[in-house]
Amino acid sequence: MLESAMSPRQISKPRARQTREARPYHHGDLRRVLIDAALQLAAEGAEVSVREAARRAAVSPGAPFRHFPNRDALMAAVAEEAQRRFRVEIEAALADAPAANALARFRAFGLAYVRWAMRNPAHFEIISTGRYFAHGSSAELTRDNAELIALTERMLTEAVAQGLLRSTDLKRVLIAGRALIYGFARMNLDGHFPRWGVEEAEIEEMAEGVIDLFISGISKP
Amino acid sequence: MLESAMSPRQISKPRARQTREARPYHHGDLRRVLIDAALQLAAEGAEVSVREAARRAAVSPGAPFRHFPNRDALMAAVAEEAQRRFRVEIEAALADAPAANALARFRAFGLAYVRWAMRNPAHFEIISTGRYFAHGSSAELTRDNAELIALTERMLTEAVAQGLLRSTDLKRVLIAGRALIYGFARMNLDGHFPRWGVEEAEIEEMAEGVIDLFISGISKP
DNA sequence: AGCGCGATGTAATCAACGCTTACATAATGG
DNA sequence: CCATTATGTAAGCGTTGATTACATCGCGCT
Repeated sequence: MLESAMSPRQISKPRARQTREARPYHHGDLRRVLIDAALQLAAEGAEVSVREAARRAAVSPGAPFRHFPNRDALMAAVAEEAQRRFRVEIEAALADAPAANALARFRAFGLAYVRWAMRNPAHFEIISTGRYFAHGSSAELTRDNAELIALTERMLTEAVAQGLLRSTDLKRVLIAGRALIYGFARMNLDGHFPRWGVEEAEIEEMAEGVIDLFISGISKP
Repeated sequence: MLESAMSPRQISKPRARQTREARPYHHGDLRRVLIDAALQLAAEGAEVSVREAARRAAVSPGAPFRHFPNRDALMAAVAEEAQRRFRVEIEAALADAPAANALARFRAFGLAYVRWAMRNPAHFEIISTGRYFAHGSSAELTRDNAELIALTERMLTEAVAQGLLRSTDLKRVLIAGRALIYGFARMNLDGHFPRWGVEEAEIEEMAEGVIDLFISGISKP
C-alpha cells in the first residue's frame, strides 16, 4: 500500500539483482519468503493462511500458488523447514553430550527435545501433529522424523549392550521412552500444566526429574 | 435447494408438536441436536463447521447463533459433552477394577484412558488439545479434567501409603505417569505408530506393556 | 380468552479464506 | 534480438463465521 505512489518499477531495467530495494516485479525467492512468513505467522500464534503469508511477502493473493499447488503443500514445506531446525538443534545437543554413557545421551536427547518443543510450540505442533496438512505429503519430513527415532533406538540399543538396563525388551523401552518425552512436551504445549508453566526453568527442572525417574526405572539396580 | 418448490410451511397452522413430521418452525432442542451433529461430524473425521452442523439439523445457517454466541462456544459445548463421556467411561473402568491395589487401579485407569482415546480419536483431540476453542472458555471442562488428574493423584498417593513405590516424590511420579499415558495416546492419534496401528489389539498390548514397564519402574523392588 | 412479548427461527449480507483462470510482465537463452 | 518460459497480478467462484433485520411461534399475564 505504502509504495503505491512510488515509481512503478524504479528504473525501467534496474539490473539491480541483489539489492531488492524496491521489490521488482519478480520477487527474489518468493517460495522461501513465503515459508519464512508462514513460520513466523505460526510462531506468533496466528493461524497460517496463504493470503496472510502473501500479504507479508507484499505479493498478490494468487502468487503463492505459483510455488505451491495448494495450502497443504505450503504447510508441508513449512513443516520440513521446522523439522530441519529441530533436528539440527537435537544433534547439536547430542554433540555436546558425553559419548560414553548411552543413558546420559538419552537424557540429553530428551532434554533438548523438550526444550525445543517449549521454545517453538507452534512449530513443534506442526511437525508432530500431522494435522496441518495431508499425512505423508512430505517424504523428507517423515524421513527426518524416522531418523530421530532411529537415533533414540540406537542409544537404547547401546544401553542394552552396555548392560545398563533391567529389561532387554528394547521395543517396549523405546516406546515408553518416546511416549514419556513426547507426552511431556505435548502436555506442555497443550496447556496441561496450569500456569506455573510461565517459568521455563521450572519446566526444564520437571523434565529433568521425569526423565531421570524414567531412566532410574529402567536401569539395572 | 430441493424443497424450494414445496409448500412453504406444509400446513399453515400444524399444531403438530411431538410428531416432528414436518419440522415445525421451532426445532425441538436445537442446541442439543447441534452438539450431537458436531460430535458426529468430528467422529467422521470431517472438520466441524457451524454451517454443516446446521445443515444436519435441517436448519438455516444462522440458527445456531441463537444458541451459541460463536463457533468457539459450540466447540466448547462439544468438548464438554465429549469430556463427560470420557469421564463416564474411565469411571466405569475403575469401578470394575480391584479396589485393593492402588497400582493395579492406576494400570486400569491408564488402559481405559488409552482405549477411549483410540476409539474416539477426534473427540479426544478436541478434549485434550485446547486448540479447538479459546482456552479456558469452559469451566466445566477444566473442572472435569482437573478431577481426572486428582483421581490419578489419589491413586498414586495411596500407592505411596501402601508402601509400593520406590520414590516418594509423588509430584514427579504423577507427572511422569500422566506424560507416559498421555504421550502414548497422542502418539497414536498423531500417527507416530506407522501402520501396524491398524490392529487395535496390538496397540492395547503395547499400552499394557508400556504401563507395566512404568509401574515396575516406580515399584519397590 | 386473547394478546403481547420474549424466544427462536429465516433471509440477506459481509469479510476472509482457498483456489482457479486469464492476462501481464520480467528473465533467459537460442 | 526476440520468443519462450517463469512468475507475478486481477478478477472471480464457492465456502466459511458472523451480524442484522425480519418472521413466527408459544408461554404467561391480565
